[in-house]
Amino acid sequence: MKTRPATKNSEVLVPCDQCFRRKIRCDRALPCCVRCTDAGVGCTREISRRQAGRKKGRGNVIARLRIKSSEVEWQVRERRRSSELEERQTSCSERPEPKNLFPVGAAISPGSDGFLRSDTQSQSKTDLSADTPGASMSPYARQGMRWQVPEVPGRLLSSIPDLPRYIDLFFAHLYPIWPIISESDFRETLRYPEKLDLSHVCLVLSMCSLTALHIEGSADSTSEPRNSLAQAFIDQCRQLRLTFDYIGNGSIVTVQTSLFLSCAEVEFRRTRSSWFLLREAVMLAEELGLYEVDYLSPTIERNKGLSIRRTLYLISLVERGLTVLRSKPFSFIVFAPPEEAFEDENPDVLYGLQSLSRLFSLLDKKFLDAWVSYTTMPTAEFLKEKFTDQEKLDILAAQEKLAAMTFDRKRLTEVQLVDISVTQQWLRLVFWQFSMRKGALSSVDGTPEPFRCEFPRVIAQSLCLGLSTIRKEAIYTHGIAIFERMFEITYSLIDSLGFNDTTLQGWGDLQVLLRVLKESPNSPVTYAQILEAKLAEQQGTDDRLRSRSQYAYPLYSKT
DNA sequence: AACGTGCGAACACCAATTTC
DNA sequence: GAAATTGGTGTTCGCACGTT
Repeated sequence: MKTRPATKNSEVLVPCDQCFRRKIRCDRALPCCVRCTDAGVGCTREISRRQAGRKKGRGNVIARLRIKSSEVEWQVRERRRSSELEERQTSCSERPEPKNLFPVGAAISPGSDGFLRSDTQSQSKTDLSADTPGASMSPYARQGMRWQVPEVPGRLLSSIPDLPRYIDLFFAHLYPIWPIISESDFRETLRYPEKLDLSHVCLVLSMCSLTALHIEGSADSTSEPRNSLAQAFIDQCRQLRLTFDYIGNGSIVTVQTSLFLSCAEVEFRRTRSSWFLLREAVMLAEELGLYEVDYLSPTIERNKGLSIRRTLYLISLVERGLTVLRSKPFSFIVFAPPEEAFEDENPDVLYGLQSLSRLFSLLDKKFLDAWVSYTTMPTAEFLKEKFTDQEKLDILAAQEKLAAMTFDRKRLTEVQLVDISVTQQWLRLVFWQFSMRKGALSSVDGTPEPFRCEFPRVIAQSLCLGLSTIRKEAIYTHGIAIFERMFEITYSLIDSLGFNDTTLQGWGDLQVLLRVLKESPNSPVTYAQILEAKLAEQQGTDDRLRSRSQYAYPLYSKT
């Protein structure tokens, strides 16, 4: 994007950044304008203004309006569809009903069982427009969209069954992975329901869905790990979003909601939804100017600034992870890893976050660019691109860095340790896969280990070693991302077992990984099935393999 | 190619509204 | 009631395209 310098020349000063942001007249005094002097803040001119004038491509506005209008249509259609579906389901009694945590969009009153039931008289669109005229009405409402009765956030929250337990579980187990909300601030906010808005309710619902998804036994005990309760939380959140101007009232809370929803959608393997929600979080953060948080930091509370920084940093981690796993394009907003802790936070949480950022720093722009072109380009084309010596050195350096990277296990929670151990080994696999596609693998003596065909055996061994001292509950408290990474490592391990294996180590590791993938409730059943089918196929062609695979390796002891 | 014109994008900041 | 926020308006800039 074209920008112009903050100061055109020494005579004609632009308004200072503070006045610019506040949209107020700036007297442009140097070195500090009157308003900044009064407010006691630094008077800067660092924000680069965008070039005024027409941008390339005509008709952007009308194009956006068309998209928006089709979105609105889609929303109306979806809502009609879901209400029809609901009707059908209620009329079909033998089918298990999805849990309705509370009926969004209807006047509500407490039910006897702790859930809420809807009043029969829900207000119509005309009632609504009469009730909420004027400036506060959203553009959708002005366009005649069917907006629903504004909910009372506090009442909605109190209607979520078992809410305090979910919040406790979130902060006890998931917070070390998503330390983006100050626990004390969050709890303080919930203490004043009258000050809450619907964005907060959405955030809480998205947190609940993640908790339900990740923590074994947090929901009713069912054999289905992708439990319906998590889905119900997502549904309610999505429905609630439709009842108000979710984006228009956006804040860091909204960005966090979209991020959590995106992560929850990943668990259901709804790739498109999860990617869309992640982009929503990125775009909204940009629109809200959150990327200027460092510049804003003197004027906003420390915790809020930290929450923003961490949220943005986590978005960039998730994005990089998805770029590699799903070959999605990336916007690559890189933030410096957060260096501060929330006041009430265990300092080890920060250490965990920094450890993760040490790992992800290897997925730099250069590598991701190459990776995306590697996955989108046909293999033959890709191989034509020479693997230059410099690239080889870069990959080797990254592999050496990864192999040598150690973490203070005492300072990490077990949940974090799983995250970091699996990610570390998975990154080694990613760089190895990249080398493979570049045709750089070899089994010739003297080939550096990371360029050897059997390298996945080394990776699997390190992974098993890393996990061997961790209780399995800590492994189970993870989402699909971890299992997908383990799956990939195991998949490559099976491949590599065919290459002059002289020890039983690889087979033992395979048994361990297979068992973890099979037994973890959050690991999709298909992972184990695919691996077993692959194994069977490979054994079918090789008797030598068949005899070895029967060897049970008791490294992963049940605790 | 030079010129004229229309129009979209970004800007500055007024003024109304909201918050404290 | 002061300060902060924000919806809204007028201005400026310069690209794109039609005309000469």
